[in-house]
Amino acid sequence: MKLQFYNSVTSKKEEFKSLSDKEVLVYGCGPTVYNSPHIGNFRTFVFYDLLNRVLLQNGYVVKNVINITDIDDKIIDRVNNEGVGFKELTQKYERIFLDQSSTINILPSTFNPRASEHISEMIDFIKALMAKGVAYNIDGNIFFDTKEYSKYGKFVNIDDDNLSREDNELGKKHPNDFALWKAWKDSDGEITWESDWGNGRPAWHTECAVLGTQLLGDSIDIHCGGIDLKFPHHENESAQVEALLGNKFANYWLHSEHLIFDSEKMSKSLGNTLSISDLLTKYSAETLRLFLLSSHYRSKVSFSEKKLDDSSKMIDKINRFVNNVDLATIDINGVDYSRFHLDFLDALNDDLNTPEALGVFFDFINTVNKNINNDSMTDDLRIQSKIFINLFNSIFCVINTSSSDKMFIPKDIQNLASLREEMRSKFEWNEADKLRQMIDNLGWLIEDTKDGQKLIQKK
RNA sequence: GGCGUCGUACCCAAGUGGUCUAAGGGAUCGGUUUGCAAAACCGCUAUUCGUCGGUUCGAAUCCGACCGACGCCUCCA
Repeated sequence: MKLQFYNSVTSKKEEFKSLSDKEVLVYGCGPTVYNSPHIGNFRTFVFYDLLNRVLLQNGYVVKNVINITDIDDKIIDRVNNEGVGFKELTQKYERIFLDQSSTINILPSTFNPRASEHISEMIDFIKALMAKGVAYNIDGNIFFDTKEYSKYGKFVNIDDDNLSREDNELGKKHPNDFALWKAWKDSDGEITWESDWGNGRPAWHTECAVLGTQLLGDSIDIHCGGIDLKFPHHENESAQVEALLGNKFANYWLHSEHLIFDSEKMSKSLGNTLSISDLLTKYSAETLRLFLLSSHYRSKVSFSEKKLDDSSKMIDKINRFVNNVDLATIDINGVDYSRFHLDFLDALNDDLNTPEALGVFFDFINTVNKNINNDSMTDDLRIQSKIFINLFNSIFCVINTSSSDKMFIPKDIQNLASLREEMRSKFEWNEADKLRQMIDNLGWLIEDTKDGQKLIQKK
């Protein structure tokens, strides 16, 4: 199946055609770095990573940006009210974001630009918009004039009569007009930059518009973000770029749905968040990642620990399978892709259908387990398995391959296990079972296989 | 108020006009296996897809109404 995505602009699945043959340009809105990202934020970031990996799987070279929003009201609040330094605060949370991204197996982006390091380009961009007559200055605030841009409203049906907007204190001409530059106020403190219109700072929509065009170009292939950014953020971002440059900014707009917590969207504003670091004390990064990938990116998902437990069990099942097929000695040359491989790739190419793809992988596990179970495992099937496991893991990244620490079995556990083995050989079942219970209490499971007992650390 | 998304088994979750008496995972129960377990395998668990109508030879899938959940219109992944 050809690669296709659901495009938020047309509300349809569309076949993906890249601007250039080889390279694909992708922009994803990144975190605002005033505190730690939560699992809901990471749903979107893992979605970016999924998109990235599926593009790579399709043979594209991906050039992508995930920006760091380090100029924002909440950052300014924290800096001015808590006596922390601007850089100190933003770089601390930027670091946490990048570290956690890596923990959860997100591939690094080509660029992670900070808004604060591209101010002069933003000023030039705004100047150009003013010169074009689509932006105006009211007391040092620069606004985009939505009435001067005929295509405003690509993502929503705009009905001016039904806007329930805030009071227009700043004097915008039209309700939908939005800020490109915000004039300095007392509460901004030291956080300010000089411009032709006096001191102030760029507004969020402009930050992304400029970072995207500066680093990737005037036209990009894919722009993505969480669904809450569709309007007004992405509307405003693309309005600026398209009004200025006269071309389509992004060909495909992809939006991921929210993670719901206690029947509300999980968000920093609502305060109902769960941080990655908290969840990692109880669940592995692989479990969190599989949880996020086990429903489709465009459907709402309610968070629950039950789901994480289910994901954890899936991971166990996958890992047992990987261990059981005994791949070490297999040479993977010259085998055709099986039906499973093709179905798996088709599912991913069909708008990143990870639940479907996961189903195909489990079907495959079942097929191979059947063969193992009745001793009809062939080299051919072993090779198929190795290829498919590699393929699966290149997208899902939930098989713990660097498990040297997992393979390590403490001496005391080993001793108890060999003692149990000895008791079993002497048919001392009661003693053997007692030892198994002891080992269990210490956090290890025993599986008796044809090749002797196997120790597995409990999660 | 306006705009939009969604409602599939005990739980989660694909499928969006015929191959659907609906994939896959978890859970339960029964079986094979095992010294007993565990794991693996087999079987059972939705003739039904929020409700009620309509279109169609045919609908979970299209249309309408209603009920329910959530999101956006203000910062937000």
